[in-house]
Amino acid sequence: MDTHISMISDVSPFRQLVAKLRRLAPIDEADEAAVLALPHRVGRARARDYLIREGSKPHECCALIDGYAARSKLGVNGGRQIVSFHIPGDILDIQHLFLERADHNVQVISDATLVWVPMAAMRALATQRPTIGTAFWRDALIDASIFREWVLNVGRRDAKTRIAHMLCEFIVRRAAAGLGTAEQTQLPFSQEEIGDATGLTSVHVNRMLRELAEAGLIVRKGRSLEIVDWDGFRRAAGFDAAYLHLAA
Amino acid sequence: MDTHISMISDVSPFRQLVAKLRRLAPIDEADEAAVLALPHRVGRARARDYLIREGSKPHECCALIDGYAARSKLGVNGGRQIVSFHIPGDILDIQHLFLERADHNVQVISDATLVWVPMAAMRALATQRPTIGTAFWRDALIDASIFREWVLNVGRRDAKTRIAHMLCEFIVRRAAAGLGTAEQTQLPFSQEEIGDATGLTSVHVNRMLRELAEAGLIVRKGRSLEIVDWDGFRRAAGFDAAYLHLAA
DNA sequence: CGAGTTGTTGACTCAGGTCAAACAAGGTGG
DNA sequence: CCACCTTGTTTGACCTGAGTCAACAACTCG
Repeated sequence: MDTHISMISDVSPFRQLVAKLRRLAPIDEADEAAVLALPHRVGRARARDYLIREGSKPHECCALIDGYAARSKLGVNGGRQIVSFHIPGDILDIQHLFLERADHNVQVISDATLVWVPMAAMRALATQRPTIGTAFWRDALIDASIFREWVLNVGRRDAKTRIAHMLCEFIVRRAAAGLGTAEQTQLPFSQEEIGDATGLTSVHVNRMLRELAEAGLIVRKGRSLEIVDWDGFRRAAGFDAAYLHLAA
Repeated sequence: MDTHISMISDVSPFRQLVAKLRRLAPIDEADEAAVLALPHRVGRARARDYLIREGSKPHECCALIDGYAARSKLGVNGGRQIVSFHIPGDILDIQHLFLERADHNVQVISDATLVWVPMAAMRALATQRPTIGTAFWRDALIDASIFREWVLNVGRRDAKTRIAHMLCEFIVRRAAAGLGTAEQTQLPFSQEEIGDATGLTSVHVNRMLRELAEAGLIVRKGRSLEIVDWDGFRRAAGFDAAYLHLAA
C-alpha cells in the first residue's frame, strides 16, 4: 500500500467527508474549516489490501475518498463474513476513537484512495466541535442500524431476496451520497463478495443472479451488474430504506 | 404496562446503570451524582410487552433495572429476527439521543423493571459530563460490535455452534456485569426466542439443544437451561470474547 | 379447571451447499 | 506476440442441514 504526503491541490481530500457530515448534522463554516485543517496524509490502496486488521490497535482514522471498502470477520472454518460495504465519504473506523482494539478487518474491494488522520486529532475535533460530534454520533448509530438490518437479512430472507436487498442498500446509499442513480450504477462486487456478504456460496449467488436476470430485473455485463428495473428490483428485495435514516 | 413515579428508597433505580457506566469509563463522583439526579420514572413491564415500536418517535430513554429484553425486527413473511438481548444496567435506546425514529422494536422477554428518563435530560448529561459521554460512546460502539458478530453468527456458523455462541455471549455479558457465573446462570430463553435470535426454527433449536445435552454440555430443567461444562461449551461455540471489549 | 403457552418427536421435503470441470478475461514477462 | 497465471464466472450432478407439518405432552396461570 503506497502512501504519500498530500500536496496542495484545488480539491481537498476532505471534500467527500465534509459532504457526508453535512448530510448528518447542520455543520457551519467554522466546522468545515476545522475539518479541512485536520493533519492528514493521503494514501492509495489496491483491491484486496487490508486497511485495518482484527486485533490491531489503530492510531490513525481513515476515510474513503475514492473506491469501495468492506468490513469483514473470519469464521472458524476460514469463511469470511462481510458485515458492511463502504462508499466514498465514509469514515472507516470511527469506533477506534473510543475502542482500543479492532474487532474486525477493513479491506478495500477496489483500488481506492484514502485520507488518514491521527486518532487524537479526530477525537479532539469531535469534542471541540459539538455539531461534528453529533454528526459522528449519527454516523455510528446509522452504521449500527445497518448491522441490525444485516442480521435480519442473513437470518430471515431467502437467497434471492437477500442478495437483492443487499444490492438495493448499496445503490440507495450511493444515490444518497450523490454518486449516481440505480440505473447508472455499475455494481463493483464479485459474486464471491456478494456471497461473503449474504452468507451464501458464490455458486449459489451465481444461480440467483441468473434468475434475477431472467426475470428482467438486472443485466450482467461481464463482471459487473446493472439494475434495469429499479422498481421491480426494489419490490423483489422487499426493500424499505427507513433503517438508513437518510432524512436528517 | 404499569408505570408509577418512583418513591424515595434506599436503592437508586440508577444503581445498575451507574455500575455499567463505571465499567465503560472512569466516571467520578460528580458524574455519578449527575446520573442520580436525572429526572425519571420507574416502570414495570410483563413478558412480551413492547417498550419501543419500530417507526415510533421515542421521547424518553429507558434502561433495564431488572429482567431481560430483546431488540427485534420483522421480516416480510412475519418472521421475527431478534438482533440482541439485554441485561440489567443496559440502556435500551441510546440511539434515540441522535436518531428520531425507531428502526426496530424493543420488547422485554421476562417480567422487568425499567427507568425512563426524558431524552433531552439524557442528551444534556452526555454533553455536560464528557466522561459519561465517552461511556455512552463506548456502549454504543460495543453494541455495534455485537451486531457485527451476530451477522457472522447467523451467516457463517452451523446451527449447533450458532446457538451455543449466542448463549455464551449472554453468559459472559452477565458475568461481566456481576450477575453470576456460567454454571450459576439459568438462561431465560424459550426455544422460540433462541430460534428467532439465531435464524433457526424452534423445532431445530430443540433438536440441537438435545444434542448439546447428550454431549454433556448443558442440562435442561423444564423450561430453563444450565451450562454444566463451561469450557466444553465455550469450545463447542468457538467463542472468543474479544468483540465484547470488556477490558476498559 | 381450562386455555394458552412451551417443549418434544417423527416423517418428509427442499433450499442451498459441495464437488468438479470448463471457460473467459486481463495482466505480465519473455 | 504468445504462453501462462490469476481471478472470476458458469453449469451440472449430487447431497445434506434445516425447514415444514402434525400430533401430542407438559406446564402455568388466571
